[in-house]
Amino acid sequence: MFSFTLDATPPRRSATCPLTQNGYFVNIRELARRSGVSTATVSRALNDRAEVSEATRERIRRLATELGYAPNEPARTLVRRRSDTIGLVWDSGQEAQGLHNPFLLGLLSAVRTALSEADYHLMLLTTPAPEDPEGTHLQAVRRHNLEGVIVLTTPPDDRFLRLLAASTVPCAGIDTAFTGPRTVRVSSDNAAGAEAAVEHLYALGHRRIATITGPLHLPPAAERLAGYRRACARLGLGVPEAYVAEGDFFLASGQAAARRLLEVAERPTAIFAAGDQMAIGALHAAADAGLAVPRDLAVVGFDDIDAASLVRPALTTVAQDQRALGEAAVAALRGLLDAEPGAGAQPAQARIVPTRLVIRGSSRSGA
Amino acid sequence: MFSFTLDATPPRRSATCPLTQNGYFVNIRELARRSGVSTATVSRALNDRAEVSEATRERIRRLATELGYAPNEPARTLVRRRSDTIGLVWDSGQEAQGLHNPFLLGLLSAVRTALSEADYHLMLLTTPAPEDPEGTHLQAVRRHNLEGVIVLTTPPDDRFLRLLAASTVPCAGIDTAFTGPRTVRVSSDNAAGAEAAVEHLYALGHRRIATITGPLHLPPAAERLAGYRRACARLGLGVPEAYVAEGDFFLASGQAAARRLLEVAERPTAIFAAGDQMAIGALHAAADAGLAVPRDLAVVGFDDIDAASLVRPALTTVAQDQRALGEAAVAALRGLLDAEPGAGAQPAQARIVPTRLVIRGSSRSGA
DNA sequence: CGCCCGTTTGGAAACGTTTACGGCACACAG
DNA sequence: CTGTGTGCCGTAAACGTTTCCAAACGGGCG
Repeated sequence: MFSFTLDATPPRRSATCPLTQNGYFVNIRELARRSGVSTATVSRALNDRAEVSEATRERIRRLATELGYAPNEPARTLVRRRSDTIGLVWDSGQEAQGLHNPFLLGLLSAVRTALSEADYHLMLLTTPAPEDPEGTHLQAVRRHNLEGVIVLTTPPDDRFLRLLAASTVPCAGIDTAFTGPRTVRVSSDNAAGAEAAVEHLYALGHRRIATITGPLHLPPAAERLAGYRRACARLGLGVPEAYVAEGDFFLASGQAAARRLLEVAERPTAIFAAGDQMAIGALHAAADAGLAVPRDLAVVGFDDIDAASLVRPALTTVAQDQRALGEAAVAALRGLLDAEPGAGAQPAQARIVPTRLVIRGSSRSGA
Repeated sequence: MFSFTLDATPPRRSATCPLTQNGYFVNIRELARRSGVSTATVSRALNDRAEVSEATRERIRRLATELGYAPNEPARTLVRRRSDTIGLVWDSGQEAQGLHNPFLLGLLSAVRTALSEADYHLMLLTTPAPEDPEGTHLQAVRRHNLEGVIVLTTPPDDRFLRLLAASTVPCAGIDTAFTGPRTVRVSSDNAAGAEAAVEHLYALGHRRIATITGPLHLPPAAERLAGYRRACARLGLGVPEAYVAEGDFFLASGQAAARRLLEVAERPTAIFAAGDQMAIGALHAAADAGLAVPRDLAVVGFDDIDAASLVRPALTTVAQDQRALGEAAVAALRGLLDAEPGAGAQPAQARIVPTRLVIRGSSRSGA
């Protein structure tokens, strides 16, 4: 029973390992030596396998926390062939910065906490430079044994991403329009959000409601326009073509579009803009035209960026639930991971999370 | 010479490995088999070691790219005892959200690209829940063999972080007030930025310049106030105590502080606010008081958040260079990594990156 | 008393890489 | 012709885990 072979073979490079608890290196072998069992048993104890007696399990665990043992993940990954790690990609394209910035960080936080609650680790993938070889993302996935990738709000024409989506790597995208054998798309209910905005304006008495859209080749922009149209139709509001102005999600385009809308013969009394920056632009246009908001013109935006609550009057807007989006993406990805590839060829339907209307001064003065 | 042992031992689980290029698994052994050399040579060729002939190196590399070989990082990490990976921590505290949100994402991007240019990988560490055991970050560092950690804008009282900083793990913090044996702090030149703001107002003819500070226990807030005072002293401007109002970096506090400042007998003609949200609050206060900006009152902020360019008049502000901050943090961390621990006990002086004054409509109408 | 079974344990082989060490072939000087 | 160096390469041992397989042990049952 007493098979103490203390210091039989001193480990080779222990002294140089930078990260030790008390100066000496503690791995599973050290734990085994100290507690007089084999490494197999230690591994079983720490991994909560059933085939260990309660007594030894407890003993080993106490020793492990006492010595500050931390399992070596690379070694585990190597032998288990799974890393419990997922990759994260987000667009670094400059063009979308102004648009998505504040939104992204909320998503990032949400994804991070949701993943860590599911005991996954998170690796940030670097967006490849344009001259990088194709498949950079795929390479990263293979190098690190990543089990899946979460993609945040990336333009649909990213060739690196298309390659990734086309592979068998499980991907969950938030506000991302890719499609592939093992991908899921998660997004806000853009249409319903737009409908809610229109209904809100209708309830306030508005009957001439115009809209400023985003670039219509982007799915969110198209969906918000569709929601606007559907609500108008349902409420019996006519939508003359002059009431639909296209913007690019940025402030200047919103201001210009609003200026045009305000010159229409049947001047609209309310504007629903598909993005907050454009809505703020509409506020400026109203001021330029000498119109008081919300008395002469009501404005509703979309996204609830930081600035929405800082401008004056504060902007009524359709808020996306970043936390829910992040959690939905993680849940969707886990679903993809659990489903064995090739098994059920379920089309991995898109997940839609609801939005929330935040009512502020730009639509009604009472609030 | 012809020691072909083709298919001597078929690899055990190749078929089940999910991430293969063409259906079969390609590792360094496969490359060796196909090119008729040993794994040692393959490794040397791929790692650009000198002891390989140019011919075989080229042959092996071509084969590698042709087969889509990706090195197994966990295995490399295991044997090399270094992961080329650094960890990233940022504050998840809700209270700072409104303040740092837009800023953080820029930092994140900058850090990510700077790290990937230096061939490091990035792992997101999850902020531990309050009930988590101490040392969670340290555990993560040891588990993943992380070589260092970058910390973004975290309140000084985070106990998890204090533990990390106290360890021998190299840490670089941006806008973070920790100190430890192997830590560097990187931050903007808050004092100089404040001075530049005051000088700008002085150059426009203002002589009665007040300030709204942040919470003075936070280093950035204190430094900005110090810069304001220094510039005023240098320019011969008196600073009556009533000209200094403390806020909390949020809009409401700025609005309230500005209201107080505008009631002072010698009413200031310009206000320097240590944060953009507070500056926007000052704009609102001016509007409430019937003062036109910038004619009756000039306002300068700090940070250049998104909203600064969206409000009306647009806000003149001191922009922090997020990219430079990120790069400086990475450079500082690399310095820490290169310096052997225990060698030169250099105190790892703080790195300061310059700010940039962005002049917009809130300080002068011409622009 | 012998056998079988269930529980707990240990030995050892993997996982994919890097690298210390030694060996072979060749060139060149003595 | 021998010795010495140099350039290139192969063998094998690590790195810290997990897990397959077998073994030890004790107990119940025929």
